[in-house]
Amino acid sequence: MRHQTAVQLPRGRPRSFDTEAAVERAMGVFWSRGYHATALPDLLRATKLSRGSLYAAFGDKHSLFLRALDRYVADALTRMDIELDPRREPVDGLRAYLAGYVDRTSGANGRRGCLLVATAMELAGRDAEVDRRIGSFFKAMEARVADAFSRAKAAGKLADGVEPLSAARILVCFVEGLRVVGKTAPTRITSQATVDALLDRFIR
Amino acid sequence: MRHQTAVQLPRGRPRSFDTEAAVERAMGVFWSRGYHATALPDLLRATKLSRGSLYAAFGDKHSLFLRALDRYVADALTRMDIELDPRREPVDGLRAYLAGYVDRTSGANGRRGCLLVATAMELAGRDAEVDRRIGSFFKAMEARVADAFSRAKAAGKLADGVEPLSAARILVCFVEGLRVVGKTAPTRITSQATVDALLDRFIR
DNA sequence: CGATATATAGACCAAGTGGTCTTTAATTAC
DNA sequence: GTAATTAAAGACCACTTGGTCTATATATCG
Repeated sequence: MRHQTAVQLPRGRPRSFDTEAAVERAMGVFWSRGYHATALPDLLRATKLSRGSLYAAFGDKHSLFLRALDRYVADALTRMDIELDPRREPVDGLRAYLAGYVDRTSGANGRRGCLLVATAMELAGRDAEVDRRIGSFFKAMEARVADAFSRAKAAGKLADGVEPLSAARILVCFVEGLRVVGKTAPTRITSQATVDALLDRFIR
Repeated sequence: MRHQTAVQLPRGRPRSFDTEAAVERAMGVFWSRGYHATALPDLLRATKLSRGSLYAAFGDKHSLFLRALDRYVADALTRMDIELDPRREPVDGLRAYLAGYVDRTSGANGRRGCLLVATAMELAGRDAEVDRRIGSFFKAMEARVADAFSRAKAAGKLADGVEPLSAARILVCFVEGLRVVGKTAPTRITSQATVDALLDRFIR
């Protein structure tokens, strides 16, 4: 008979909504409209919470926004860790990574934009919490891409004179630029062709 | 004795402020804060106009914003027409063009960001007037850069397999990405090195 | 049951929003 | 001078903003 270490539940009515799901829904709104353009009623509608519940759970609009941003960043990094997995062939990984950006910057996805880029342009330099998140995200992205390029170089797959870290910085700027251009000129075919042309400059 | 074709002046007190200068000052505010975060008092302070004068001259906030955006775009295109002047050596032109971006994305300039990119992220897809301006700007930029690459190719300055239009698209995305990354990581030296590394992939 | 805890709905708040309008002063032409 | 035109100052407007708080219903415990 197993010893019951059952957690002592609190006495009253239990929480009936999923906090993470609410963050995700809020993220969707901030993502589509940006921070300033998102009003509280938008968030209440999306999360299906009452004003009281939302403020009790998250404090204020800004805190909820940071949670949404954290979620967005975590999702992006998880994705990259899969695409650029060290056990995978590095050039294939880079292709997958870039293909993801083509997908996210084409058509309706492109028009929706990128919460991170929008936040960088809207709030960076005026919000220290945001600054830290944006800066560390770009660093993390650069590190992962640079690592993939390093492995590709070790495998003799890189063109002469390509330096992994430089190439990674180029790619990071390029994909973030894709997100900007994708807001108004979202044609999948040219995006994919442009991505291919860029990668062709780096690989042997 | 010359015939006097003097313009009949209107009767009352003449306009005493420079409209274009007001647009330029307003542009500065939108540039630093973004559209939504710019409140009317900000614009009044910057333009040194009264509410009445501002509304009489520009109609409303949105119209003034579009005039500011037009001004920003015109300035950018003028700059490019100088940097990428056809009478100039094309590779030098491309270097000058990229050097301009390094300058504008480093340090304080970088932190200030870019009105066009910020507007694209904040308003594109929700404001048809903005959409048209952003889209046509990117097209114009791409065309000018592609032209420079074409001339470089004709002069035998391009590496094997570099296609001018593809290269131009890559550069456009790259420089817009520089603006994004420059919002939080504005180090001139690495930016310049990254730019050099990219251009080295294209030129012979 | 009663105690506890949480949810919702919505009233309420001060401050800010973009925008209008009136008053008054200034500057020109006639 | 007078008429005309414009500028600035600021009162004023309806509406929205983020945020608080109260009342009430609901759900879980002992």
